[in-house]
Amino acid sequence: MGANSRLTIAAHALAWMGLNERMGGEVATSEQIANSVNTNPVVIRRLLGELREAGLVESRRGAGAGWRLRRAPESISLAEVYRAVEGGPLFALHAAAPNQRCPVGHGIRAALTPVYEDAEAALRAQLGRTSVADVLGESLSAP
Amino acid sequence: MGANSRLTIAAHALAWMGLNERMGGEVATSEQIANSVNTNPVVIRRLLGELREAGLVESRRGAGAGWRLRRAPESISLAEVYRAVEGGPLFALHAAAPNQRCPVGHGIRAALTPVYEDAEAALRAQLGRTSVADVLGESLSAP
DNA sequence: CGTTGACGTAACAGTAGTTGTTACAACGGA
DNA sequence: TCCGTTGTAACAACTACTGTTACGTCAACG
Repeated sequence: MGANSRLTIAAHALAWMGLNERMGGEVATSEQIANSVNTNPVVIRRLLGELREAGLVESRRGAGAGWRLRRAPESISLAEVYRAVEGGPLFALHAAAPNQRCPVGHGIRAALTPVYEDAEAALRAQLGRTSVADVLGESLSAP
Repeated sequence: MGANSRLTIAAHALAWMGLNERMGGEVATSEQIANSVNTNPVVIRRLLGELREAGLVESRRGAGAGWRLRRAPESISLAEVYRAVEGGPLFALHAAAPNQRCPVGHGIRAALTPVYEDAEAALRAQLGRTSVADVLGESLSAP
């Protein structure tokens, strides 16, 4: 699959913001986060913008501006982060509609849709068992 | 995510082969399957080739050639099909290694790896609850 | 023993999404 | 007013998926 690192970068950014907060930092700039992630600040701003739409973070503009968590790291699950940064479905149905005159082609989409929904639900449920605070804690305790 | 239709096409092809078998057909050709899926026969051959490597189907060459299931449709789960057609991991870690001098950057990959493994395991477990026979049966019973 | 039908596979184009980058307008505190 | 940061557009490079054409290879069958 076209695996991407969007969830990884988003989780990294949120964990960094959680640590920054714990160290007394008021706001985090995209440049600071990008320095930890090792990427370009614009990449961080784009991703954090999606997290802001989901209500997970907020931003301030102007001088001394930056980003802040809107909720406690313990209350932000990776399932919410996943939903914020991965819009579409995990599995696509046929690009072109299958042959409706074939019994299989006629019913296959209706057969697969609930299967895919259940599979995605299982994925999200498992992601929901880990919070940003968990990710931060595990990161800090790594050898 | 870069959602693709590989699992959909593979499940469709296997279900079609199951129905063909049930109707007394010996082998299925990539052209017949492509006609039901509404795509090009080469797309089918490429995908079935991966399913053959996984031991799910077999092919015969020469005149009167084609494809056959190697196992009963009831015994082929979508988890196996998924494993056969989706090689890599669902979530990628950082493209470039994060900043090791940052506490978060240093430990984040070790923190996320087991989270991603558990999430994928949950996805596969749920896919494992549906077989090719289930897909065929649900397709045939669609209105 | 050649014909024939289908597989196996390479090669290519078009499309789309991700990632990184530069550039610049907009904003707001000092 | 100045300056640092966000917000966003635009672009290139890369990768993956999908569809397509082309052609070599194989094995059954007349």
